[in-house]
Amino acid sequence: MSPATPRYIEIARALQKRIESGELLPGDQLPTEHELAGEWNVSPNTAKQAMKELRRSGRVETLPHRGSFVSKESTPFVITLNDVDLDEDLPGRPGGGEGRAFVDEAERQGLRATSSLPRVSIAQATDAQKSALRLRGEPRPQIVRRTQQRFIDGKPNSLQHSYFALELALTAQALLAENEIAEGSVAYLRKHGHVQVGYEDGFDARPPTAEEMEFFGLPRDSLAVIEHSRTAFDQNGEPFRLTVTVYKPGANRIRFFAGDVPDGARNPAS
Amino acid sequence: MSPATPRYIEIARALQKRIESGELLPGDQLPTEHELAGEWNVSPNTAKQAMKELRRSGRVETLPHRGSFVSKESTPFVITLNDVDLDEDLPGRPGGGEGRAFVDEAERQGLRATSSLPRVSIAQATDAQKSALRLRGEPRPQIVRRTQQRFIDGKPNSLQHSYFALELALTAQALLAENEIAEGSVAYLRKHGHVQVGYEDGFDARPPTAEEMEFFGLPRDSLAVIEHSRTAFDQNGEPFRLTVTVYKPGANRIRFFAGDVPDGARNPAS
DNA sequence: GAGTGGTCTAGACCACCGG
DNA sequence: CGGTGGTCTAGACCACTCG
Repeated sequence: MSPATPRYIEIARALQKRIESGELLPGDQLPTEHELAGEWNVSPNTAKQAMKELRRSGRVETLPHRGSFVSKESTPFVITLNDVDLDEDLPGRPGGGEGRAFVDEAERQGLRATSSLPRVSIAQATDAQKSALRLRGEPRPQIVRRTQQRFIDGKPNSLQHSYFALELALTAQALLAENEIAEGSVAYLRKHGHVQVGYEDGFDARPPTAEEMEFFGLPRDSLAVIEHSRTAFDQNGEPFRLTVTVYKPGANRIRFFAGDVPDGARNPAS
Repeated sequence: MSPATPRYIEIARALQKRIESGELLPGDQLPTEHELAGEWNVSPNTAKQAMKELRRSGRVETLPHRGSFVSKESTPFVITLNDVDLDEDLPGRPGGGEGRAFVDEAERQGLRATSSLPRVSIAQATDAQKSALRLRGEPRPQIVRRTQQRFIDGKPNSLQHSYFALELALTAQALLAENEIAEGSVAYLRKHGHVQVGYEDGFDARPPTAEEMEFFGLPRDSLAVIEHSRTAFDQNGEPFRLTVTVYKPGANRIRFFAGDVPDGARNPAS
């Protein structure tokens, strides 16, 4: 707070203007930190701090030991979160849960979606997981986690974790296998007594975990990730599945529709 | 990258463990940066960097010139985004659009919601606004912005901007007045020929603007904010309103319901 | 006035990258 | 190899808050 606005903010803003004005185009290399320090007559650390500020805004990406570059704006992958993932037999609600909807949506947009085989692990439920799945009894009940990495055109897109009560997985044992469930998890779980009749969605933003930074290739001081949680309810009104999907911001548009939205509006071209 | 993990990350992790273990409770003051530098035998700058890392995670808040403290976990305000904001006359869809739903939801949770009078301004539409409202013609059409600050129990909760084509506001002139629209904007706009029959929602996360940092009281290196955009469509399938609501992450839970979700699940107590 | 964090300097060493 | 960014040092001054 030496002057009203610190020097490193000034530098960041000046570079940002050069980007917005089109003088620096997506993909172009920014001045190196050394050059910046010289041009602005500041210490290297102050120049570095300016770069950090630009990285946080998402407009600039730094490849360590190579340089900083103007981010390329990517056409975001549009994820439409309703009319999918409910039981296929419900009238007017297509979609096959878990992985299917993702692949379908991508194909509709002419993109190729792939996902890794699920990794399955058993862990102690966090408070949030416990309350979402209404697990009672033990303070730290065990929970099954199925994790899949999802890619669009080969690039990391999202990380999806599905959580089930261990109890449920003991009867529906395909949940424990590190394989896709061929018929879809919604259909599979229906056979085991849980008809998925509805869900609750929640959103939050938080800093990425180490795993997420590696998967998405995020620098240490990057944007937050977006977390979408979906709790699925069965015919008895009991939650039986919690799916948490983590997205890199900017690369996706997450959409919901309600009421009568014209088909035209549903085109990703919008 | 001197060793595998930098010193400042080690320090941050050590403090985080002391918080998670309960040794440091919400509201407690953390060691000062000066103390940290001494305890860990590092330079002041490295201690500062560790604190920055903790701030980014949201578990620590720094009050400049006073100290750093363990964040108090606040019971989040739950925002339920469906079954509201559609035309009140549509069967099974209560709710009164714009401000009403916010106040109603808060009352249901026993909280007091207030909002500032709208500030109205006319600006040039950004590309995103232009495409959401399907504005054609001029490259930079003018657009009306109505902004309200919203508070829960007196504390800043969210910042809501509604955008309309200038053309629309010239016939529906209440949109230009810096007053609440008594009957609700949905009812008001219906009288002017736009029956709101559906909407499209989108989510993203991004770093806060200067205005948002000030309103929410965010430090410069804080989490991202969550942005919820809702485009409302009229009986002709044309978009006529874009509402963008900005939330501070962690302080809110944004929810959607689909299908048959039991009433029990809709209690904020979950 | 003492303590605190925000900003800044002018260097340093290292690891990684490209040619 | 030279250039780059990541980390770090050991100081400095300032503005703000508190008692």
